[in-house]
Amino acid sequence: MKIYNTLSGKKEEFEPKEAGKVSMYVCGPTVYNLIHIGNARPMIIFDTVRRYMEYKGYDVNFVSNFTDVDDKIIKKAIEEGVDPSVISERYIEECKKDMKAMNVRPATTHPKATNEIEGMIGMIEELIAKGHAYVAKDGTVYFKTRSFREYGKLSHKNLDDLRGGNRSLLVSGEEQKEDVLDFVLWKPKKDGEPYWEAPWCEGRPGWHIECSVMSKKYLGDEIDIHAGGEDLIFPHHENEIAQSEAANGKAFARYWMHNAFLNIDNRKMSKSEGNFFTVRDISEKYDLQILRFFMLSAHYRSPLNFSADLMEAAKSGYDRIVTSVSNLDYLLENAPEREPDAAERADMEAAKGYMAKFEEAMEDDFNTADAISVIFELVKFVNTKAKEQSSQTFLQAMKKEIVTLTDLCGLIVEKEAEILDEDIEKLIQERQSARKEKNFQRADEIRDELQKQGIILEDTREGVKWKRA
RNA sequence: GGCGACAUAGCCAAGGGGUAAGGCACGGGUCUGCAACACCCUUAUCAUCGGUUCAAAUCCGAUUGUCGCCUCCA
Repeated sequence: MKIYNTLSGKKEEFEPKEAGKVSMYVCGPTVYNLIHIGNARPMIIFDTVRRYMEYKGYDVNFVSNFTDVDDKIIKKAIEEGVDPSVISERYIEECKKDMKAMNVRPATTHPKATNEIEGMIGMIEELIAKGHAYVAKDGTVYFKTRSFREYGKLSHKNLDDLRGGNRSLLVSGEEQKEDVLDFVLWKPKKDGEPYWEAPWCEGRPGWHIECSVMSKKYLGDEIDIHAGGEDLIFPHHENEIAQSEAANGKAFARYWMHNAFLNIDNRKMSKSEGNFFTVRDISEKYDLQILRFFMLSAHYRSPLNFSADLMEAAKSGYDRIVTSVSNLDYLLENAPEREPDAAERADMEAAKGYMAKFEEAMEDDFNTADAISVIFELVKFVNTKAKEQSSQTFLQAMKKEIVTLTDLCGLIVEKEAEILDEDIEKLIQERQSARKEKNFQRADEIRDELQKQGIILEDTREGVKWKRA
C-alpha cells in the first residue's frame, strides 16, 4: 500500500509502526456551527482510508477531535447568552448526525479539547522546562520556534522566507513575542471567556497544542498517520510537529496525509462570497450518499469543484449503481435455485478480477476515482450477465461483488425493503389492469400521479418496478 | 515577494515513455403501448513552444493560464 506523505513529498510504501495495527489521527472540526461541505471532504476521505485499512486486516485506532474551545464558539455563546459548552455540545451532536448520514463511522475516540486541558498544561510545562517555550509578562506562553531545528520540514518552508513575507504580523499586537514565528501555547483569559487555572495565568490553550496532546494521549508519542485538510499543513501541523517532537523527543507521525480543498463554482467557499453550504443544506436536496460518491469521484489530493450541475451528474452516476443492485434483488426474488452452470461459474471467476483491480487502485494512495471506475465496470459486467434465468447463487455472487466494493467506499447501495401505502399499491394494480386492457391513457395518468408523490414506475419484462425519486 | 500544485473530450475525471480508464450529457440503434431501466454503436492525441528519446500526453526547460499556502479556514 502506497501513501503520499506530505513530509517527503512522495508516495511511500506504508509500513505501520506496529505490525497489524494502525494509529491514525484526523484533525476534526471546530464546533461553532453546522459542518460545511468542506469539512465533509476529509471526513469522507479518511473514513474511506480507514475502511480500506480495516479491510486489509489492520486494527485501526482512529482518533478525531472536536475543538470545543475557540474564539468563534465563544462569540456565538455570547450572542446567544449561553455557556460556550451549550454551543459546542449542540454542534457536536449535529455533526454526528451529518456524519451518520454520510456513512462516516464514528472514530474509535472523539476527544474534546476541553477535557484535555490538564494534559496540555503538562506538555507546555515540559516544553518550558526543555527550553522550547517561554512565558511573556502577561502570562502568555509562546513556543520558541527557532529552538526546534526541523521547523518547516512538513510545509517545506524556509524560516527566513516566512519572516521576509510576513513582517506585517508584528503589527498584530504580539510584540511581546521574542520572534515573529513564535506561536501561542497558552493565552490569558479575557472577560467573559471560559478559562482554566494554569501556572502562568488563568486562560486557555492555543489551538495547536490540543492536537499534540490528544494524539499523544490516545495514540502514543509516535503515530502512524496524521491527517487533515491541506490548509492545516501550515501552520497547524507544522506547529504540532514542533511541539510534539520537542516535548517527546521522538518522531511524531510517520505519514502525513492532506486532502485538497473543495471549491464552490470554482471559488473558494466562504461566507462572504455567499457560496457557503453546510452538509445539512445539501441533505435537504440529496441523499448524502451522493455527496459521498461525489467526493470520492476525484482523487483526494486534487482540488475538487462543487456545483449544482456536478451534483446532478453525481446523482445519475450513483443511481446507476443503485439500480444495478436493485435489479439483482428483483431478479433474486424469482431466481431458480440450482447449481450455477459453466458460463455462470466462469463469470463469477471473471468478476473477481474487478476486486483485484479495485484493490490496485486503492493501494496506490487511495485512488478512489479509479476505484469507482472499477465499480462501474463491474456494474456493466453484471448488467450484461444477470438474466431472468440466472441462478440464485450466481446473482447473489454478483451482488456480493458490487456491495463489497461499494462498502469499502462507504457507499450504501442497497435500498431497504419498503412497504408502500395500500392506496399506492392499489393504484399500481389498477394501472396494471388498465395496461392489460390497453387503456394507456388511464395507465399514464396513474403513473404521472404517482410521480408527483415521488414514486417512479418502471415496466420491465418481469413486471412493474417502483423506486423513490 | 517566498514556497507549492495543477492544465486530458461538451462537462467531471483516472492514467503517466510505446500511440488515451470510467462517469454524466449528446446523437444513432435494440427492447418497450409510451416512458424509464438495461444493452450495442458513436465522441479527444492530452494548454502553447522547444529539448531529450527509436518512441512523450507521460521526462526536462520556457511561456501562458488557474489555484493554494505564507492570517487558529477542512
